[in-house]
Amino acid sequence: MLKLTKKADYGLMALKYLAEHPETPALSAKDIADAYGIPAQLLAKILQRLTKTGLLRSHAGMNGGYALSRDAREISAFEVIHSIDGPLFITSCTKGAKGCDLTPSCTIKEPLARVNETIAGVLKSISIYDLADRDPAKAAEAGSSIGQRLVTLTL
Amino acid sequence: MLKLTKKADYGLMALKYLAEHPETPALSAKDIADAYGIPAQLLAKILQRLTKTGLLRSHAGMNGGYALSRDAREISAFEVIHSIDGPLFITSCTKGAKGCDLTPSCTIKEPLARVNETIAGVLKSISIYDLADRDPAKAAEAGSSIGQRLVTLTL
DNA sequence: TGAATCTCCGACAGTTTTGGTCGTATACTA
DNA sequence: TAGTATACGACCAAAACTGTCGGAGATTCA
Repeated sequence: MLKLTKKADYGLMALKYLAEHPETPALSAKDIADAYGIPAQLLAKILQRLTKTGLLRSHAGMNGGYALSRDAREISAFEVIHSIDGPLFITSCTKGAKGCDLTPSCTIKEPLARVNETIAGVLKSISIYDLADRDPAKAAEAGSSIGQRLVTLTL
Repeated sequence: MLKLTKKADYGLMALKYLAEHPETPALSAKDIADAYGIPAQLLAKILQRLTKTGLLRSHAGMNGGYALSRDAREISAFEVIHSIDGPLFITSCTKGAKGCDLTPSCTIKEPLARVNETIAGVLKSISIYDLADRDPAKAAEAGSSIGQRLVTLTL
């Protein structure tokens, strides 16, 4: 459990793919879908949502497609997941107007909310650039890369 | 998304409740369910699973019920969630024998696996004791309490 | 102009996961 | 032996997730 949806996975994969091809002006949903063997129409819908939230820029017509709207370093995994799967709450009772229906019940939520923020923080600290396919040896040596990064968080 | 199930929530609530009543030898599923207004039979099933994984000790018969098998400080939120919801994978493709079906597709999984470990680490660092209802003022001053804890993790 | 390519968008069906119930068997106490 | 409580499996309903279909609008190129 506590896993993210396939849609979010696909979204991350697509953005990663775009980050790896900065030279091309735009890639169609089908191009990316074919590269990973995922359903093209489904990916299209995901990319559309990412466009609506401003992470991608779309261009209709021939030779159209999608491109990152910012540098890959400036797009966090958190933004992608949030765009696709919606707000990220670890507590199952989404704190609406009044919190839980059962008034005094969710005394757990308070501490878990901090966990939630921590996880969000971790996700925010990872950019699409970090996911992109640089070869592992290089990734290991690079200071800014994953694998060397130290996260310090107050819980 | 990325939220834990109600069952896991219920489980945490129940353990928290037990941690808050260390004087009583055992509490029945119904007692706890009533306290929080959650379905008794469902909670019973959850507690049974927690018993099977060794987090609780059960006692049938009159004045029976459930009790923590260890000190609340020794039970992590991670154990509870893992017992109820199963293995905790952020990647939607549960890495079975060969990983994804789409062979080269999940180059994302590798970095995300680290995120996964980080989250697990955070969850492991929180005990049922931390969730238990000590009054907020005290909790704020206590050194061992949540709110003051520093988590340092390599990503 | 018109054809081809591609994004855009809503609706909808199939499947899986969750949440919750029911019934019964079993264990323990008084 | 009556009453209370766990143990366990089958079952059902509701929700979420995944994926598909069909059509409308934009853009480019011939």
